[in-house]
Order: sequence, then structure tokens, then C-alpha cells
Amino acid sequence: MGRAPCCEKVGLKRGRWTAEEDEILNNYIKVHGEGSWRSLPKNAGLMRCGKSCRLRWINYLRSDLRRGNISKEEEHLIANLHASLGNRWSLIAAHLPGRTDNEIKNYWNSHLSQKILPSRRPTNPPAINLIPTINNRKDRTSQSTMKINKAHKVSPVTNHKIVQPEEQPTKQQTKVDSCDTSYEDEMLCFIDNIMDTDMLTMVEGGGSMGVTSEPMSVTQAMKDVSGQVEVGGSSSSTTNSFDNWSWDFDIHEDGVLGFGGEDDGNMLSWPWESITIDDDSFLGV
DNA sequence: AAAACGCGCAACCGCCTTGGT
DNA sequence: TACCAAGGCGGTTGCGCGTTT
Repeated sequence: MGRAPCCEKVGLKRGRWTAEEDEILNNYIKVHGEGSWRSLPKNAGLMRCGKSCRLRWINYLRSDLRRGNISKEEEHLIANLHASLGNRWSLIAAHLPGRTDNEIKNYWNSHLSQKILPSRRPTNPPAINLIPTINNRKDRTSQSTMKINKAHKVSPVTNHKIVQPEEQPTKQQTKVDSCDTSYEDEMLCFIDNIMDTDMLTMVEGGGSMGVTSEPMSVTQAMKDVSGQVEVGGSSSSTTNSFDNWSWDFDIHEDGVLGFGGEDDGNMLSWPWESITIDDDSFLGV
């Protein structure tokens, strides 16, 4: 006997949403707010499943959505985050204001995966050992995380990957496995992974870069400085190694991180926003 | 002009965690 | 402790549309 459907599907409409349905849903949420998705269709007069309403709202109708082409900066960010986080789209989406996990997932599958994976797959798997700490779903371990942890035999104590004797650890794995288990250390390792594995590759690929003194602010709303850590030494205008940069970043309790000064109010800003580089060389095409 | 093909994206599905009882 | 409802996530599907033959 199968699992009961999430809602009574007999008579419910499926497929593409019409403009009228969008308007009904939009108006209802404007008045009553989000939530209670299961009862929403009935109350709003929609012949749709609650899940469908929720998805339509989150992925399409929300006013804060940023629709349109993915910029090169966003593409870089997705590429870097995916390199460290794997297919955890909601977490990646949390770093791109206005973008949905579905949109990023689709973009990855249709654009980036062909560009990046053929060249990275052999040596640069996702840094699975950081999964629990940087999960934005509070204390939860997502199903995919569980699958990954199970597949890679993650230690339940440290959440670090247990490298099997026959396995040849990659550069990234070796680097991260040496990390301490404290929250801050894991965040440092996470950032180190992004910078070291991807951006150094980018630099070595022939790009040139310059660092501006003022990071670009993406959002003020997420300001929540819970840690200030400086990595490396003084900043320099041109360098072949991020070790020489002065990274002033913020660690948020839910794992969101950003770059910026303590007093500048920036929560999310990214170094490549001030980098001049050949995009194609970075993406390996 | 029409059929075949391929791609992008919206939507659906199944499974999971959380929180309430 | 067990159960259930609700919400959320990632994987997958399939439709619509542009391009090619």
C-alpha cells in the first residue's frame, strides 16, 4: 500500500498556472500571508494542491524575486558554492538574493554542469564533510545530506569524511580533513575551499584581478555579525594567491557568510564582484 | 512549409524533518 | 514514545518553443 497523497487530487487542476490563478493566489497571500498551504487552495478558491500553491508562490509570484538572466557574477557564485556544497540548491539559493533553488538547479543542469563538471569531476568532488555545519535548515540534516553522508561514511561524531584506505584523497579532501571540528574552524575551511580550489584555479587559468577597498553590498537585511576572522596578511592589488589577501568576512549563525567590514553593514558581498577576469577561462570553456 | 529535434524551465513527485499532540 | 500533519528539499518529468533538417 502506497503512501497517501499529500492532498486530495481528484478534481484538482494540474499543469501550468493561468494568469487568473496567479492573481487569486497573489491576492490571497497579500491579505492572509504565507503559510497554511494545505488549507490555502480551499480558502482561496483554487482547484490546486497546497504544495502546488506553495511552489508557485515561492518560485514565481513572490515580489522579491529577481527574474531574468543569471549574471556572470551569479554564475561564478553558483559554480563556487556548488563546488563546496554539492547539489544543495536551497543553500546555494540562500546566497543569491532573489533567486530560487529551482531556478539555480535548472540553471546548473542546463548551463553550468556541462561547462564545469567534465573538467572538475575527477579531482574536485563536493566537500561533503562540511554539510551539517553549513546547513541553513537549523539542526536538520537534509535527505540528500543523509544520502551523501551514508554513501561516503561520514563520521557521526565529527561529520568528517572517513577516508577509506583504498581511497586516494583529493587535494580538497586532504585539506579539509585536517580541519578542526569547531564551528568557526569549519567555516574557515569552507571559505578556504572556495577560495583555494576554485579561485586559484581561476587565477592560474590566466585571469587578472584587482581588489577594491569597498566590498559590494548585496543586502542589509541579513546583517548579523557573529564572528570576525581575518585570514592571511595584508591585501594586495595583484596576487597569485588568496593567502596574501586580507579577508574580512562575517559568519552568520545559520551558515550564511559574507565579506565586509564590521562597521559597513555588509553581510553578503563577494570578492569576484571586484575582480576583472575572463569569464570563460574561469568556467573552463 | 512542415516535421523532427533539442533545450530550458515550470511543475510535480517522493521522501525527509519538524513540531504538535 | 508514537503518531500525524505540515512544510521543505532535491530529483525528475514533460510541455512549450526555438532551431534545424
